[in-house]
Amino acid sequence: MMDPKDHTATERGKDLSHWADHAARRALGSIDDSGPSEITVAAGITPSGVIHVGNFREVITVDLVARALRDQGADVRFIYSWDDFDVFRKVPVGLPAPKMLEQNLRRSVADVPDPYDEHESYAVHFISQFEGSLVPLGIAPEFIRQSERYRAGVYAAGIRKALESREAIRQILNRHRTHPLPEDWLPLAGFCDACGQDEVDFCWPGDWKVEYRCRNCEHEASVDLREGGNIKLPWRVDWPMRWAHEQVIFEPGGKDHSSAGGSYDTGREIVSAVYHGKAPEYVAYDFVRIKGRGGKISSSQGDVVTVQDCLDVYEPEMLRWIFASQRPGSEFQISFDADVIKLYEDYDRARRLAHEAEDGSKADKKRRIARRTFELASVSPCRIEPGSPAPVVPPFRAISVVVQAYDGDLERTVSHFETLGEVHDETQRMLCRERAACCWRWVQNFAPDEFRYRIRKEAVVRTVEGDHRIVLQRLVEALKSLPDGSEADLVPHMKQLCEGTELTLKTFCPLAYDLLVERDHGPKLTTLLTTMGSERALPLLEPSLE
RNA sequence: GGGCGCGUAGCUCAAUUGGCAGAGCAAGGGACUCUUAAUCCCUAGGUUCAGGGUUCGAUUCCCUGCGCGCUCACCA
Repeated sequence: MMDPKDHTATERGKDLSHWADHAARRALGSIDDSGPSEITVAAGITPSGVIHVGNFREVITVDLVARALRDQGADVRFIYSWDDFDVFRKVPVGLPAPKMLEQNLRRSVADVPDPYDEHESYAVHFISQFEGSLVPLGIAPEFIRQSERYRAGVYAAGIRKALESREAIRQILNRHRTHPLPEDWLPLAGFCDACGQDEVDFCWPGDWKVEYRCRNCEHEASVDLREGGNIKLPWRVDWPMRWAHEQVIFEPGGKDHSSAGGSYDTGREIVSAVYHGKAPEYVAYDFVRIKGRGGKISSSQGDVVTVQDCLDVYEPEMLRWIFASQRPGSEFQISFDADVIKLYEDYDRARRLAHEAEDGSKADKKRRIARRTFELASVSPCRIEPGSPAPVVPPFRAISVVVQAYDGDLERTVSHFETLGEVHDETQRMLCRERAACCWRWVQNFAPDEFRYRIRKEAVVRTVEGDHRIVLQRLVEALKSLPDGSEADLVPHMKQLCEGTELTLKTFCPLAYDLLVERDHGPKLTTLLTTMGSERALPLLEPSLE
C-alpha cells in the first residue's frame, strides 16, 4: 500500500484521477484488513459465437482498473472467466456447417464441435481467436474455463451451499420474477452424460449427492458433487458463488446485468445470504456501436466486428486509448469511415499534450488528464514525465497519400518519410511501419472513395492540344530537370507552369490527375509527383505528347 | 411497470469524481504568387431540453416534468 504521508505519493495521488483510478480507490476501500494481500479483479463472458468489440469493453475495463490498482500499490490478480459451460442456444448466422450446429443445440458450447474444424470445440475456436487478439494489447489475464472447473468438482462446496440455501435463493429470485419458481425448485443446471443436452430434471437426496433424469434420452444417473460432472449452478447463482470463491473485489457488467432485478442485483443478495460474502465493486458499461463498415461486413461473421478487425485499422495503443478515453457508462462508436483520420489526429494531439511540460496555467489540468489516460492506454505500463519527448509518427493523412503511391509497400513508405526527415531511428521506423500497415488496410477496405487513388499501371493516351499541351510539356521538362527532385524543388516550377497561357493550375490539374491516377483530382500534385518519382510519372505523362 | 443512460454551437461530440461552457467538421474572412482530400491565422455561432432546489459558484449534485435510447421482469 502507498503511504499517504509520502510526499511524492500524494503528489502522484493527484494525478490518479481517471475513472479507472476512482474505481480502483473504491475497490480498495471496500476491503477490510483481514482480507488477502492479493486482490482479485474479474471479467468474463460466454463464448457463444464470435467475440466482438462490445465484449472487449469488459476486459479492457478490468485491465485499466487492474493497472490503476497496481499504481496504487496493490498486488492484483486478474482473472478472466470463460463461461463455456453454458448452453448453446442459437446458431449464429454466417457460420459454416449450420446443420451440424443445429443438431448440437442445447449442449454445452464446450462440447459442440468446431464448425471450422480447427479447434477441439466450438467454444475453444472463438476463445482462442479472442485471446490471440488480446496479446498485442498487452492484456494478459489468467484465463479460467468454467467447464473445466465444474467438471473437476472445484465448486462442489459452493453447489452444496446453494442446495442447502435453496429456499432463501428461491425467495430472492422470486421477488424479481413475474412467474415464481416452483416450490420444489433446485438451484441446479447441467447436461446429460449420455446425450449432452440440458433437458435434465434434478433431485437432491442430500449431502454431496445429486441425481438426475434426462427428459431427452431418459438417461438417469447419480453424481457426487465432489467428483464433479456435468452439473453446475444456474447463472444467477453461479455468478455470486464465484465472487465468493475467488474473493472478487471488482468486476464490471454490461447493461443487461445492471438493471434493478438483474443478475448483479440478485447476485449481491445471494452472495451475502448464502456465501456470507460481498459483491464486488461494480461498474456498468454501455454498448459499443460500429460506424462506417457498411457493405464491408465479413459474411462469415454476420454483423460482428472483432477486436482483430479494430486492430487492422487502429494501432494497439490507440485502441486502448479510445476505450480509456470513454467512461464506461457512456455509449460510443468505433468508426471505420473517414472518422478514422480525425481520430488519429485527435490521438496524436492528445499524446503531444500528455507529454507537454506543465507551466502552472489552467492548461495543466488538461495535460494531467491526457497524461494519465496515456499511461493507462500504453500497451505496457508506463509513467509519462511532463516535458519528456512524445513518440514521433507521421500523420495518418500524410501516410495515406504515400502508402497508396507505393501500392502498399510499407518499407518504401517508411523510407519516404525517412528521406523527408520525419523519421529518424529504428523506433520511429517501427511506429511508422505499424501505422502505414493500418493505413493501407484502411484505404483498401474502408476508406471512402474520395480518399483513395491508384496510380495507373499503364499509360493512357489523351488528345492534348493548345495550352494544355504547352503546360503539360513544361511539367514534363520540369520533372526531367529534377530527376530525383524533392517536393520543395518542384514547387517553384509549378508556379510558372501556366504563365502565358489561358490555363491556371485549377484548370490544368484535372488533366494531370487523369493521366496519373485515372480521376480528375487527387493528392496535392507536387506531393504525388515527387512521391511516385519521375521514373513512374514521366511514362504516364509523355505518351499524350507524342 | 421497475432500473440505467442521454438531451450542450447548424452537425458530431468534450468538459474524468462543482471552478471563467470547449474542440472537430460545416459557415464567413484572411495568409502562403503550390491544385486538394491541404496547412496556418482570424470571426461568428449558446437561456447547456423545461421548471424548481442546494451552493460563493451548477453542464456537473438533488427533486419534478417532457423527449429519446437501452435494459430487466425468459435464459445466460
